[in-house]
Amino acid sequence: METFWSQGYGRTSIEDLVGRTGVNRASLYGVYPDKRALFVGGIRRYLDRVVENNIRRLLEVEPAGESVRQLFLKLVEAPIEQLRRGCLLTNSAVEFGMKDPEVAALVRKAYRRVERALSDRLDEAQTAGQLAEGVRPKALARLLLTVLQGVRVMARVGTDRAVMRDAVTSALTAIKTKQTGNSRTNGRSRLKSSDKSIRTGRRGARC
Amino acid sequence: METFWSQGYGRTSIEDLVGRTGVNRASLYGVYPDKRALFVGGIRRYLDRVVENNIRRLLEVEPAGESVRQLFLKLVEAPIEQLRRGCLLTNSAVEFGMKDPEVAALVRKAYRRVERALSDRLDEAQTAGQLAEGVRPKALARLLLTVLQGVRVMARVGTDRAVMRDAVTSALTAIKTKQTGNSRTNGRSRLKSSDKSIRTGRRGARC
DNA sequence: ATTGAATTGGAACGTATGTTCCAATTCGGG
DNA sequence: CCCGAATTGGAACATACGTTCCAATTCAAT
Repeated sequence: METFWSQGYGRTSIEDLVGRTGVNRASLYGVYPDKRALFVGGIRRYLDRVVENNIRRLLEVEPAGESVRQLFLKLVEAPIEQLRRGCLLTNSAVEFGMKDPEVAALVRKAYRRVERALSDRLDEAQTAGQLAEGVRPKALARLLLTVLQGVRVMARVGTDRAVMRDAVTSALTAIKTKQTGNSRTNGRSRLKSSDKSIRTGRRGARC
Repeated sequence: METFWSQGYGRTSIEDLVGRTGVNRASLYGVYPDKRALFVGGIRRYLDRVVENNIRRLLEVEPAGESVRQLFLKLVEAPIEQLRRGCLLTNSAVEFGMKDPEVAALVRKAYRRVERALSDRLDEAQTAGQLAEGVRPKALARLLLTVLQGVRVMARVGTDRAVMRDAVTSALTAIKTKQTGNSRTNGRSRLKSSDKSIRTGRRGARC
């Protein structure tokens, strides 16, 4: 998972995997029939570990609106190495497209999972009056899912953080903040020195 | 450009380029020193043709708000083959990351160009009263740029159109429609049978 | 300690691919 | 028509890589 995540499928050789895992070639081939199976295994692991871990984090924070907001704000404030690495799902989606139906299906499944998790929390937020009027939670969840992919792509080529910050805060405008009633505080400098949780060493949000 | 666009750099062999262009290997190497230079040439061509073409289209439509809106609505209604192909810049951003600084710089340059074009039109829209209150045109432009990348990624693995449609219409809520004052028409079925221009055979929006 | 199974290091094979070289051929202007 | 230049087809080379095979070694349970 780690190696495919960092280098992609095409740029990862069996030798790379042998070096990273410390397991011999023959032994690898004893468990997985070929390189592709290894890769699919890596994606599966990514779903179970990374994606589920982030969804867990999404469920921890209260209130619901804040949990969604913080997940995305932390995403763009993650350390550069992490941002450059991108998301294994995003990278795989682009690298394989529909050439590998199984990989494509796994990626779509992950998308549905994330959309659903976001949508559920946004439902909560709506009933708690934390969403702007006329906002459909599902539609907003889909916007956020899309923004997540977009940030992942742009971060990979070293796009300035300010760009992604603006994108994310724009996408979040429909979620009311605790303090302000979400009037015309357009998020430019809200997190300049406040919100210390962003500065902690904990891992930023991933796919 | 076409071949790299469809297959990516890694999956494109010199022989593929010979076949597609009808130019002999030796002749190709007579003009470009190596495969990478060919690829950079392809990206340059993409910038000049595809990107500039879409920006031109963005400037044609009036009023400004509608031009932005239509560009993105047409994007998600493009034929599947086009959506699956994705955008050469998005694909390259993911495939190369920062491993090739020149490619990364070209992609970032394209991002700035698109952001600027969108931002300028949204400025117009704002002075014409077509934007919701408190919206910063630049921040919205950056959101739309990010959504563009995100849609490109998701479309590649065959994500349902409805998902991307919701994402785009959510991102566009800050732009008021001509007819309605952008009240609670949350865009679910606005383009079911209206807006015939979407149904025309003209090429949908690209990067 | 013994033994059967698992793991290892390395050779080997086939293939794909980027790149170079070259002789033969084609092309276009004088 | 001629001739220099450009283009072509193909051979050739080096390399990287996925995959298989095998003998030697290590491991773990009896």
